[in-house]
Amino acid sequence: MIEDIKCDHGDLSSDQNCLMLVPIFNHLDSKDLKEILLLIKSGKFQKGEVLYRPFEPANTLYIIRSGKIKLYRLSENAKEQVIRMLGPGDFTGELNLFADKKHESYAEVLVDAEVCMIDKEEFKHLLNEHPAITYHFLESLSTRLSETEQQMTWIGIENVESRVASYLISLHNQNSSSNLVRIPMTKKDLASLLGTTPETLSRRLASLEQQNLIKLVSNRTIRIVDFDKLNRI
Amino acid sequence: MIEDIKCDHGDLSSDQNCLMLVPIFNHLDSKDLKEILLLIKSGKFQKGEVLYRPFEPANTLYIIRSGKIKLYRLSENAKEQVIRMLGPGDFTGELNLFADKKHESYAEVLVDAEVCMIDKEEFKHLLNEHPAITYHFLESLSTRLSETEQQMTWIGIENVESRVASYLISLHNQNSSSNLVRIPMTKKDLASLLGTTPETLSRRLASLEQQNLIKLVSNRTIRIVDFDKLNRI
DNA sequence: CGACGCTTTGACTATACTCAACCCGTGTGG
DNA sequence: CCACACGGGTTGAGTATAGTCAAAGCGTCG
Repeated sequence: MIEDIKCDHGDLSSDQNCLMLVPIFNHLDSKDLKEILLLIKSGKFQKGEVLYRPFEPANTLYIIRSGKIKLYRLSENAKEQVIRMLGPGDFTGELNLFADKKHESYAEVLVDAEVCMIDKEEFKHLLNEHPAITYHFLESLSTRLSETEQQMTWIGIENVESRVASYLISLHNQNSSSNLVRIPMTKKDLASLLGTTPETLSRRLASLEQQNLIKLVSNRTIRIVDFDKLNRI
Repeated sequence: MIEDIKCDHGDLSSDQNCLMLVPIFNHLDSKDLKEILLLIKSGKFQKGEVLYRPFEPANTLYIIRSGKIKLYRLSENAKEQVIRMLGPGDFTGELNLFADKKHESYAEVLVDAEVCMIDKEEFKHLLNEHPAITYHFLESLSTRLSETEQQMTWIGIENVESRVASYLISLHNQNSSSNLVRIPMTKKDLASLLGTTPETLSRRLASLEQQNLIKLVSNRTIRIVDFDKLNRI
């Protein structure tokens, strides 16, 4: 992996596009972006590689330019809880930027990824210089906290069928073009994200189809048949 | 409630003590603290009152000076998921300070509380003026996010007995003076925090006692008998 | 083609929830 | 001072949900 890191900043326009994708940066003007680019290293990671794992010191902010990253934790008996999936424009590593803590989760590459990296100290400096970045950063963090609390509430209270229904609806609301939704990960990972097992997820999806609320079109594609009923489960 | 709010800032020294309790403020010098005090309103809330509820607009940061506040969400079938408990020095309301969002949880007073309040816009201004505050605020938020992810991992993966064990151990680690721990809420609320029901919690505690890992001393007090075994559950 | 991992299905089991009754401690009012 | 109501807590019995284990189907990639 380490040999993949480009330190020469040769591909400025592409890196700039990377930054523009990120909500915390996309309001900056061209001059500020160029300045920030000087702080950034970019690297390519292949499927299966791990950006960080628990107990490693956290000193880098990672911004995903392309590909897909899975954030998850392991319990003592080696079961996996998926925290969330990262795609283009998402970032991670921030959890421990501010307290010299160790990582507590794994960040594993699912689809070959290009990742921009900023050193912890340089990012802190950046925040000092650009209050606007700080502001958007706070916004992102608090939104994430809210989402995680919601995810926890689902897992803690609702039965699996409700969680599946809620998840499908949230997927649909993201790209509300049609009533076809595409699951952006394996069912195994989705099961973990929803706090259940692949077997149970499979059965609950079958049950929802039985009730004519959805139609399983293909492995990753589902047609939502009765949105309102699905919403009420 | 509204008539309880003191807007006169008459009790400066007491308010200052309030601020000093809060990690995001406690590094400031006396001059800065005085400036901040001018922005603060303080109020008293009685048991049962609610600082905010879902769908209310969020425009205030609340800092707890004394008392106890329960943060929870309700599912559609009116079941309650406790997110966390707030005590002196904790703050809340920040979730939506940065995106004009509505609240998604309830903040209910469990024990009569004194609360300092800062208006959203004034707090934003404060952050601009004092990067150090921003820094500590980010630190708090990212720590909270990490804790919430951990809580979610427990609920999603472990069985109730493991969660109870983990909770007791985390309680013990906070005040590691003796092997007596005091549960800081009702068992009903603890059950919800751990993503289970009061009945199941009661049974799991009894089971742990059966195994000689703990001893139920009184309603809220537990003696940890075998720390290592408890840790390995 | 074969290997591997994901997915589904089936049978069984365990865990935890529900509902109900009862206990207990506290606070209120007669 | 006692009676009572109330909410929390515990216990029991029955049920439902979801997890486990095993086997077989399916898809993809070398």
